Amino acid sequence: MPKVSAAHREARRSQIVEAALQCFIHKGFQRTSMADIIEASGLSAGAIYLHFASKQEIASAAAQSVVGRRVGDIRDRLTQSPLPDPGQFVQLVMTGLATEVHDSRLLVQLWAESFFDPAMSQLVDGVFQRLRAVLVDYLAGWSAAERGLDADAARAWGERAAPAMLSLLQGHILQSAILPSFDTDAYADAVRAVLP
Amino acid sequence: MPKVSAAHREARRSQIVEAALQCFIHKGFQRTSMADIIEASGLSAGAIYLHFASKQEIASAAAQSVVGRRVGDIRDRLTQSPLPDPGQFVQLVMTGLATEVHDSRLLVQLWAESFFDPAMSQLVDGVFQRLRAVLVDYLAGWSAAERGLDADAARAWGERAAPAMLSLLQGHILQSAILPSFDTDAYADAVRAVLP
DNA sequence: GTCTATAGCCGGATAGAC
DNA sequence: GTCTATCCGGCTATAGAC
Repeated sequence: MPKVSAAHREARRSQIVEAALQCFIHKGFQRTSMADIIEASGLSAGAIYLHFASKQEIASAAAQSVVGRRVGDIRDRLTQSPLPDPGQFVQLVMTGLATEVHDSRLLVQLWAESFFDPAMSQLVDGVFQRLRAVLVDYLAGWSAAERGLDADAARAWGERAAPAMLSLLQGHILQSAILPSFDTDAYADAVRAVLP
Repeated sequence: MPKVSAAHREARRSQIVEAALQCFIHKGFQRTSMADIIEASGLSAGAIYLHFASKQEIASAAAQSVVGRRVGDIRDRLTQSPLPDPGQFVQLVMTGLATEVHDSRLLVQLWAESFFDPAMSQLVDGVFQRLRAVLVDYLAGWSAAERGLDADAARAWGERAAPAMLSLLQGHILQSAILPSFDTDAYADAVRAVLP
């Protein structure tokens, strides 16, 4: 059993991952070289390969740290009543999932990577599954409270509308990443315009 | 003035672009090497560099051919009355913009590339601008016809809701690219559930 | 455990024969 | 105009000193 190792190893790993994330933000996943990560981390090549077997493993760990960071928080925030309206809901989830523009850009890159990297693909699928479940619950609860549907009808409507609601979240990610003039409040308002 | 060149040159260029697109679909933008494009095109390295100055230029031309292919069609389809409902609208635009799953995957890659490649960025911005204008027009026309709003109110609502409608299109692209079980009709139904 | 130096490879782009 | 052969640079990962 190692002495300081357990905690120190983890600290070192996250130091590397954090440095990698900075590089990925500024240069993109593929364009980032190991030399970039080495320089940003302040460590040496040998030290890094002691903790990660390959660049791809670093990228995978970095991706997990982005999506896994606060994915548990989302559900917690939604157990509070009264339920937020859909506009607030989007802002709430986005605050928990991708506060910064940088995070949004990383997520879009992650989507693209997932087509060709099985590890990334698995990660993305998992998030989509969990997110979808949360959306159905929220939509069912909201439509029951707001529109007075009975439980079955509310759930059915939630299932039906979930893909569209998912898009409203994904669109927020994409638009905030791409459009320089993106405005969170205006976006929440747009959501309210379609889901009144 | 060249004799056969004008037409033949263009044919050769599109032959290269088409080969590149196949590679990008199967391996991704970055992972595709010039050797891949050379092999897929059936030409040689020298022949290709006679038509394109760099790999990036090929990628740029390929991206343009994906988004520019039928972008003009969209507007035409929307001048027909009666206006489709939002569910049909999404299907209509998607049919014009990205019929195949492959096209969707290329678009997602394009979004990610646009963060780091100015040429791609310009292309994406342009599409978003044009698309947004089309959306405002459609939403204004639809809400006027369906909900009996006067022209000013309809336009105001269209402007307000446009970002959300844009998300419904972007979400279609993303989900069809990522989710193996994606169902276009179910998606159109989800759109109708939120925009009745 | 950590660094430096480097092996080995593969990438994009070009030169020159035909 | 087109192909073959090749250059050079940068990449990832490792070997070996400390």
